[in-house]
Parts: sequence; C-alpha cells; structure tokens
Amino acid sequence: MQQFYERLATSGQHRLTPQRADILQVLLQHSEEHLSAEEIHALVSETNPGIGLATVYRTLDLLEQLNLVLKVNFGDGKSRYDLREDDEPHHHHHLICLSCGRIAEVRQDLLHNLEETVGREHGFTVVDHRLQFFGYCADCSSPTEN
Amino acid sequence: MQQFYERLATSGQHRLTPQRADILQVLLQHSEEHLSAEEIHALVSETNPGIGLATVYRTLDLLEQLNLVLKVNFGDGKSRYDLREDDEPHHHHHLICLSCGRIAEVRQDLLHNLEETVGREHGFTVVDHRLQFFGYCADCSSPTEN
DNA sequence: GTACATGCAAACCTTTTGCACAGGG
DNA sequence: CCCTGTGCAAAAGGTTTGCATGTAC
Repeated sequence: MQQFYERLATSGQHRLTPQRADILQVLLQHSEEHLSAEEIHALVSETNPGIGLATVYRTLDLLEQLNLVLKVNFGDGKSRYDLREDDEPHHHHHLICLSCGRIAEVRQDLLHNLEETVGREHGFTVVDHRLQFFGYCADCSSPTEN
Repeated sequence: MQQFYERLATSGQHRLTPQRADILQVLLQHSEEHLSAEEIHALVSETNPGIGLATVYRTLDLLEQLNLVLKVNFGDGKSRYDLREDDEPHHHHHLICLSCGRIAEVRQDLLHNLEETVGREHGFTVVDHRLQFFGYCADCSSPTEN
C-alpha cells in the first residue's frame, strides 16, 4: 500500500509532491473504478482545488513509467488508469458491458499457458498481456442483437 | 472476398459508392497492417485524390456497424481498423512489439474455454473478446529491462 | 542556485458534426 | 423528389507542450 509512495519518493530524481500524493490517494481509494484523467482530476480537486489537469496527466505519465499504473483503453475515446499491484505485475482482465458500460475486473491470471504457447509458436517474448471481454453483465444479460 | 462488397450493396439502405469501394479495396490489400484512419485516407487518396478524411471515418463507422471491420486500439492515440472475416466473427489477437512497434496477428481462437469460464463465474454473457500480448518480437527479442 | 514541479493557456491531434451540394433509386 | 453520400470547414473531445512562477534540495 505504501509501496507506491515509497517507490515515488525513492525513484531517483522524482519527488513526492502533495499533488502526486493526492493523485495516488485517489487511485488507491478508487482502485476498482478505472478512472479517466478527468475523473481523477475531479476527485483530486475535492481535496486540492487548485490542481491542474496537466499535472494529473504528467503524474499519470510518470506513474506509468514507474510501472505503478497501467493505462487502459476501452474504446470510449479516453484512457483510463489502473493502479498496478507490485506483486501482481500484469494480468488485467476486464469484462466490459456493452449495455450499461460497467467494467468489471477479473483478477485471476487465465493466460499462463497461452503466453507460453504464443511465445513458442511465434518466437515472441511476452512481457504483458491485456484481455478484454465484451458482452452483457448479469444485470443487463440477454442481448437484443448479437 | 467479394462478401464485403455484397454485404454493403445488399445491406438495406446503404450504397456501394466509389469511395466505399476504394476504402474496402485498401483494407483488403492491407489486411495485415492495422491501418489508422489517416493511413487509409492516404492510401485511398492515391487512387481517388479528392476523397475527404471525414468520408473515411464515416465509412469505417459504417463498416464497423455492419461487422465488416473491427476497430482496435493499441494505445498510440489513434484507432486502427481490421477487416473482419465473415467466417471468423471475432477472436482477434495481437502481438505488439514494444521495441519496434510491429503488430502481428494470431489467428487461432485461444479463448473458447475461457469465455465459458468467465461467463459462468461472473454471470457475464460474452459476445466478443480482445487479447493483446505485449513483448518483443523475434527480431527484437531479449528485452533490456524486466 | 539548480533542477524538478506546477498552473495556466495555447497548441495539437484525432474524430465528429453541420451544411450545402451531388447523385442514385 | 427524397434520401443517402460527399467534401469542406469548423467544432469537439482528449492530451501535450511552452512558459513563467514556485519550491525542494
């Protein structure tokens, strides 16, 4: 939990500024929500009303470089950001409901073997993967079309 | 191969205009390349110099609605478009090289069972999925970090 | 005092939209 | 004729950048 703050504070030339701490806090508190930059900005503004959107973007870029955050794209025209657990380096799987737009997360790693297969068959060294399922969640189930 | 043209021509109120035919032709000729809208526009412009970028976007939207094209996002800030084989309705898997940026395609469907598992465990009706592997291709293999 | 951070505004890029015009059914 | 399609230009998002100011070390 504190790993994020520490990692930033001890990451060489970077500083753990109030703005960055606030952004990390928001990410921690909403780790299930796949927030967009603007949403993060709005939430941080509740605590720190003066913060600029550019700062949010710059911080998110930094966190992405430090591998503390994963940038995901669900095709809605904006990027979303997930905190990245240190002990669970990748394997983010998402269930995206085409009806209500809700995004659920699947935590298990379903793709161990697949990574190996793909690596072997294509001479490709897999570092990370991303898997998204599109469909209809329990609340919205049974699609009209298909 | 001709299925695309037919599908457009016979799809109710839509017309197979020269512009649309040109765009389809470019997509067919570059079906392995994951072109962006602008790239498609540039290629079509070689044949049809007057075509507008907006027409390309509108055509791609239409093709997406007709399920002839799949819109993919690799996180580089622009959408890319894949022709979608009729007999292979979804299951597009990509190997994205973090070094040279090349994008290879995996054709097999690796996720049949996974779809079922996820559906059962999360009450989620899977309609489509998208899987991306990030890593280093044969030419660029052995990453520096990690 | 030097290097990193911030806020603001402007710039940028991709994508969408409005509108007048063209053309097929 | 009416409805769909097109080109152009403008608008609309989301994201990045330049610059002057601020602030750690």
